[in-house]
Amino acid sequence: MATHAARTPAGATIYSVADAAGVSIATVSRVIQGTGAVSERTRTKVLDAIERLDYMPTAAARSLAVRQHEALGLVLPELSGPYFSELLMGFEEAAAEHRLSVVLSLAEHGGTLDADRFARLAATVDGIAVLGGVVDDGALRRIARQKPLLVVAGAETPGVDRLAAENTTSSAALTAHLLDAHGRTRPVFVGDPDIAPDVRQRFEGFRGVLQERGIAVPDPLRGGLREADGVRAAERLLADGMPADAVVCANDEIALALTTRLAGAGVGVPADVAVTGWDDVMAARYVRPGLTTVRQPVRELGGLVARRLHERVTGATGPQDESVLATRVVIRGSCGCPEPGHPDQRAT
Amino acid sequence: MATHAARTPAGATIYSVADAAGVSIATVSRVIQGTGAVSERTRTKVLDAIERLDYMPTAAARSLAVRQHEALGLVLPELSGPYFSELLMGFEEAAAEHRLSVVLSLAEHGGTLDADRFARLAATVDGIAVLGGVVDDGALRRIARQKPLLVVAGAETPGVDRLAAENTTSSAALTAHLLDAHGRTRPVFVGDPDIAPDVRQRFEGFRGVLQERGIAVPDPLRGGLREADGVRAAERLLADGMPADAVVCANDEIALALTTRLAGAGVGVPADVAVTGWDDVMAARYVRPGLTTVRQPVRELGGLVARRLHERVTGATGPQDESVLATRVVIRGSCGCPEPGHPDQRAT
DNA sequence: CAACGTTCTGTAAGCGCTTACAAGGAGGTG
DNA sequence: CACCTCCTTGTAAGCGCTTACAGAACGTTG
Repeated sequence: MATHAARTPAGATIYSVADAAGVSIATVSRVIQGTGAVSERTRTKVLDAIERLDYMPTAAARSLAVRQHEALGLVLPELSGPYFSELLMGFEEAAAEHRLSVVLSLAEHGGTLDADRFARLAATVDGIAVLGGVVDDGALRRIARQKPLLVVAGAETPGVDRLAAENTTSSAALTAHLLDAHGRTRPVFVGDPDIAPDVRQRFEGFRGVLQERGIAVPDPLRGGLREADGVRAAERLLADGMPADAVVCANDEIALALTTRLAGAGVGVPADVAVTGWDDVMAARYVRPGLTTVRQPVRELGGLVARRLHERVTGATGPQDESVLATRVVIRGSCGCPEPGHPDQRAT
Repeated sequence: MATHAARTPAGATIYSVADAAGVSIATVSRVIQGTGAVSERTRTKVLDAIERLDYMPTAAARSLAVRQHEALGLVLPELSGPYFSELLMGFEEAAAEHRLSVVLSLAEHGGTLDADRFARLAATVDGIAVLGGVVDDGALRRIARQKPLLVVAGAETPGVDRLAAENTTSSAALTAHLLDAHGRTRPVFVGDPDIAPDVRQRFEGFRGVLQERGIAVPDPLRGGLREADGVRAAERLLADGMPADAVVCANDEIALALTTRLAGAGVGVPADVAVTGWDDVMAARYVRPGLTTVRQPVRELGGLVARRLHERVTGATGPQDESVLATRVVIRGSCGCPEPGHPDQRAT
């Protein structure tokens, strides 16, 4: 019947399968989706035809018909370090549980995702999660008006939902530990609060404690989050005659590189300066002294993001609590504490 | 004209835009795609309407019409370590250059991607890249018959194209270095050759050198690729009374964990045993002794994969050479060589 | 045996976009 | 002024799938 003559010698469609099986396309669709009742006999015929023709459905056609892409978008910056990978893994896993595929966009090196790519991404998914600071607010709001949109670890933007791991409190705890437990008096923060919302929050925690204690808050040593930035920070400190006895770094990469550079100049950690990081990367527990840092439940966060997004897409918006996940301070030797046992314990 | 009454109060479509702008949908499509000539006047009208209505295209409809998903699929195992992240970044970047989106599927912890998910992925993209060993051969071949399919760092499978970084030769070089430069005589390989094709190739390189020298090839210490596996390997060696003076590990995680465990038992590296890894993770240059390892051009590999896939999709199949990328041995202290300078050099 | 209830299956109307083709308009030329 | 060309625009036919609705087939039951 259906004169759907393939103009290209392209793959089988639901029509060719229907023809081959001697049934209607509706029936074929039913056996594929497992919806509706189909007699065992015809089901077998259809399955046979599918097998024989090597039929492979075209997702776009289904998406169009059901008006759902059955996909979630995720926008991340460069995938350096374990943080984004973990987030992505949690996200992907949760998405897969709901039979959703995930389409990923990475912002070009350090910059933001251009509006065009972002719009194109939005066109292919049912909902999007964006890492804080990777897409500008304008584009964010525009899309948020059309589809569920979640910002991860971002700044609080009116009209846009946010999900994050705790920063300020842990940072304050870390700072207080340096001052109280180790008697440090001249702490500095390494990292640019303007580079990302979570760095800002970490700086806020740091600043809060200093203000509480009546200590003047030194300007943060601004820079990126990569190893080279840590080296630079160390060199600035060295050049200034080491005006600090404690360094709170925005992440582990910086802390590690800074520590090494300092050691190279004869400045001991933790003897001369205490150092802390953030993220608990693998190297943090292999170096000596071990790096005191903060561990975030990144993977859980990723999963939570995907689930929340899915809820928003399906409209099944459950309780919206728990939007900020707790983190944990991990004490090792770099702050001055006695080194704990070997890093043999299982990772993650 | 078009009585496309929205039954749901859903978003604007190309029809509503056309109505609002007082033109036909064909014209709207033209200005959006930038195809065909459109007078400046109407183009502005259309753009206005789009803006006013907050119009956002539905990618599925376009995909259906142009019979292209404009997306590439990528299947990876767990995203641990820098290897997969780098690969993914290279892939994504190259895909983005061709305006292709990337949809990602991760195999569940250590296992293979189930056929169902794989088929669903295949339905949503124009071509797929799969990491070696993550999808079983049957499924692989079935899909390969329908869409461009590339295996990355996998075994050579008849009928399936393959792209990889060099393994065997570098592994042989590393092994020879241990024997010749450092006079080691009882090397062992840590890693399960059956776990992944590239581990197998690394083992082959190792074995080749031993056979060449007339040294009996000891059974590899089989295990996974995570830190815990390195610890276990170390404990097996310890239990056996250290039957080795050189350990070639399948990757850095293993090497690092093993080294630490050995040190904990009083076995020195490289004094008592030389150790090498693979991948050159960040920690490799921070530990003391630095880890001698092999660096792969993973990011380039990812980019090459995406480009190749795109060529295959568009039919523009250029020269198919260079399917195996060269790697580089990175000498540090763990093999017994004098430690090179500080790891201050720029990462990656 | 007729009436009725279940299953199973087919018909057809979309889903929102692209694009071949045709038609309408605006100049230009002899 | 008739005719031709080029530029813009509209018409309409799909792309491959889902699904509401209706009809067919097949017992069951009174």
